[in-house]
Amino acid sequence: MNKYYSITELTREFGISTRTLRFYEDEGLIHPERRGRTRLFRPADRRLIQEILRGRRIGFTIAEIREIIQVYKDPPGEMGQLQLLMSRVEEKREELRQKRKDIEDTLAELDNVEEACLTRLAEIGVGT
Amino acid sequence: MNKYYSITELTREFGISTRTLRFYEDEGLIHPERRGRTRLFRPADRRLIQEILRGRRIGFTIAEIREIIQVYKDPPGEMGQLQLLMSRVEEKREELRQKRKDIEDTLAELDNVEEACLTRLAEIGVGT
DNA sequence: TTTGACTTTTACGTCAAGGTCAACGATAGT
DNA sequence: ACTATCGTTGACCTTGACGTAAAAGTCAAA
Repeated sequence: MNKYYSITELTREFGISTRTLRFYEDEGLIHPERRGRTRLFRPADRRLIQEILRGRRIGFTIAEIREIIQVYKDPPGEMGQLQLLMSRVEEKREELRQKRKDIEDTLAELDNVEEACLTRLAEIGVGT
Repeated sequence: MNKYYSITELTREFGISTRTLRFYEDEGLIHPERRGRTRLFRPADRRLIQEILRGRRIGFTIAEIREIIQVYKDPPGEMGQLQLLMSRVEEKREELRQKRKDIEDTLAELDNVEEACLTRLAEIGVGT
């Protein structure tokens, strides 16, 4: 079987444009197969796209995403490279932890905003 | 007392450029005082800048940040507006929850990468 | 066979968020 | 008086991440 997805199938599933997927291919993030000129996406491509979009949502640039994909595709064998990678990973983690905290603080604030809205609505509702 | 901060003082504290702060003023996010032409930032401005940067870190656009500031400065009094605001708030929360999940998944993955690195380093270390 | 839906490449356009550069004013130290 | 440091405005430049339009190929249904 090994099903293939068409490009529009994926754009619909993920709510992105064909331009975006072609752009990701140009940028070397994905490498769908071809039948003639048309792209054929396999489940593995689809999963990779999901991860790319996740990276995008948390604010990674294309370059960062490409770097991450690279590491998965061929992890460094040399010691210096490994240590470099680990320190880069630690940086990223610190960045993500900060972001998570920012999000939690903001979520808490939004709770307050909502509550203030409800209070205000109640006041208005009583008045009318 | 009511201390004033100079522009460079703040750029150093927050690791941003003067251009960025002037840009934020142009965009109507902040309104520092003036003595002649030079900007004087008060503690309240400083705190606002912190919140702007937090918004930036979690991927809010300038327009979104401006909108949020607006709501704080003058919350809507009319009922329709309040309901609109609440639904917008709910949207944002959903977005942030998704982002938080993305971050947590990615943090977990980075844990794996780190572990793989350590394992590999141990293998190499033993060999030498 | 014509319509419609899908696909392709190439290429220029756009938008946000600043960067960079020029030209200048105020103030303080030597 | 000269230099450094810090401030200003204004204008154009850059970068990332696509959008959009042109021109054309493929394939199935009516």
